[in-house]
Amino acid sequence: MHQEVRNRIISCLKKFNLDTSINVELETPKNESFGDLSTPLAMELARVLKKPPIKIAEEIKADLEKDIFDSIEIAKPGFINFKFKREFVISKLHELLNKGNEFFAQNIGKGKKIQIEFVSANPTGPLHLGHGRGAAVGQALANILKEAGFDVSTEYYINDAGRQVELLGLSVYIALQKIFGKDTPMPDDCYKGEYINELAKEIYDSYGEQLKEKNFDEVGDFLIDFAYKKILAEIQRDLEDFGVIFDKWVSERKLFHTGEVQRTLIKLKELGFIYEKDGALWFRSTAFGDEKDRVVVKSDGTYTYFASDIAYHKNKIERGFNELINIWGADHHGYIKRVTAAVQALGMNPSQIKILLIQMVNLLRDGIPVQMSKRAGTFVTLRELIDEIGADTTKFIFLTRRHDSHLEFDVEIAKKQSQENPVYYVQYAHARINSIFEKANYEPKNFNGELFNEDELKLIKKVLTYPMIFELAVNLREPHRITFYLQELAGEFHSYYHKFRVITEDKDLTDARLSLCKAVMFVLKHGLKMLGVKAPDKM
RNA sequence: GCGCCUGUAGCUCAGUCGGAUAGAGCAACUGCCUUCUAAGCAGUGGGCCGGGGGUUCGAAUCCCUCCAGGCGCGCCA
Repeated sequence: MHQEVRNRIISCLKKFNLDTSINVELETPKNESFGDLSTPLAMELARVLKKPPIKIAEEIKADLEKDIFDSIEIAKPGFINFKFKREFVISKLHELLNKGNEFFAQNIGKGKKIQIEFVSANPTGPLHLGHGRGAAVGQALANILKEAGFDVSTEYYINDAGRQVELLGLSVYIALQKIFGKDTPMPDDCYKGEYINELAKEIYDSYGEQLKEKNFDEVGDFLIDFAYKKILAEIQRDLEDFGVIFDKWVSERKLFHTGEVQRTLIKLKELGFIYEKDGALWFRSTAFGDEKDRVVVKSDGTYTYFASDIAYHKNKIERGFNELINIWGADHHGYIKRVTAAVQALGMNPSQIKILLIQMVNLLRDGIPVQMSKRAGTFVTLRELIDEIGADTTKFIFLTRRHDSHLEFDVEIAKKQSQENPVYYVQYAHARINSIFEKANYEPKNFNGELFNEDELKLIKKVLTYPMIFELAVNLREPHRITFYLQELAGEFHSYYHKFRVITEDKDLTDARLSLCKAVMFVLKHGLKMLGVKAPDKM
């Protein structure tokens, strides 16, 4: 619906000789008496054209093709307000019903290749609710971008090399010693969760005495491998049960084994971005605005995490993505500059990499904040949320916030209030419509749009704004906008449902109303699918 | 100390790259189930948009400053 308006505006904008293709912003006015759609364009152009906004608005209006409009009005500071003809709205409803999902997919992406990397938690412990938030956002983003015609690839980068997995192995080793009766104190930086003891127990049960009396140098690699692979398998299962599927899992180890890390550093050196100082190798990230240069190879000859991270990004770039999206926890924000610097050093335009920070989740239990620590083993796992709250509810809650906004998550309330959770409100609307169709026991082939009353036209228009919301979510990379829209749509439907009966004695009226319900159902189903949430037929 | 994020109704949060009279959910209160699902609907109350400056036709939104909270500032990951 908004596209038709936008096209008409653009086509009569030529006479103003605007060099760049400007963004024609459209919005649904807060006050519905202002019309169905509105644009502040004339006010935005006022400065450039050095003309009063009202005058510009009038000029635009004069040239505008008015076929689909009932009225075009110019309001106070310079808004142009559009009101659609009834026939046009009805015709769009027909279009939606005929096209189904195609109606929403507007091919904004045009096949552009986007890679989204998210979660990427170290395989040193179970996923916690913070990872869950990243997973929900990443998956939803992948869904909407894919639907919008982008060629999307999702990836999980596995930090299976280096210090952290080594510490994991050591933690298991010490726990194993405890089983053998040798009580060695667990160093501070070791992992202390109960899962470490479970891993040790498991190893003991399978390999038992073979490992007795061995020191860490002898069995370390074995323990590391055993532990991280086991944990990674659990992570994969948790994500799967959460409804998050990755196209690709990339191993950091492999980047070392194939020599990609080494080659990356050589290439950067050739480009003049690597130098030696104090026995270490440094990447010149200050060349791209970082506060200081960063070490890639320490003076003891080992690589920093950053070194393999650059190699991973080089690998991404070489695979020909037009855009890279990294979804990180906000605690990694200090990393942004050096990574974008590395990507630029490797020849990518900085606008091609976007790093979305997922703000911290503050965990509460009955209103009391709980400190989470993976090392100390005090955290709420994603598994716990899936089992006790449910994947759909959890995802929906995560997606009712902007990714950049702090999220307060009270586990007890989420469990208790599950009846009052907004996700049910939206799903319920879908289930309700489905039950109407079960009662009616048929789907109308056609309908007479003349039969719709004012409430129905309003609901139809709400349904038809979905593509605009969808487009916005896609362009801004903000899936939460769909969540909010769905709540609004569900609200308008529930209200309509109580005011009018869909199935009546009048066959024509019933057909029209069923058609409207069908359209609402289409949109609810589509939106929920984008969020990765089920649209149940019954509740 | 420096950097990033946040501050909007009692609580949790939206607010369309600066737009019209600032919204929703929860909580509170009042009504509504003989009729397609009451996980619902209708209604009521609730706000110096953290404070103060500035930019302009116009600011919750942009800039400066201050206050408060969170998170980062290693040859850790």
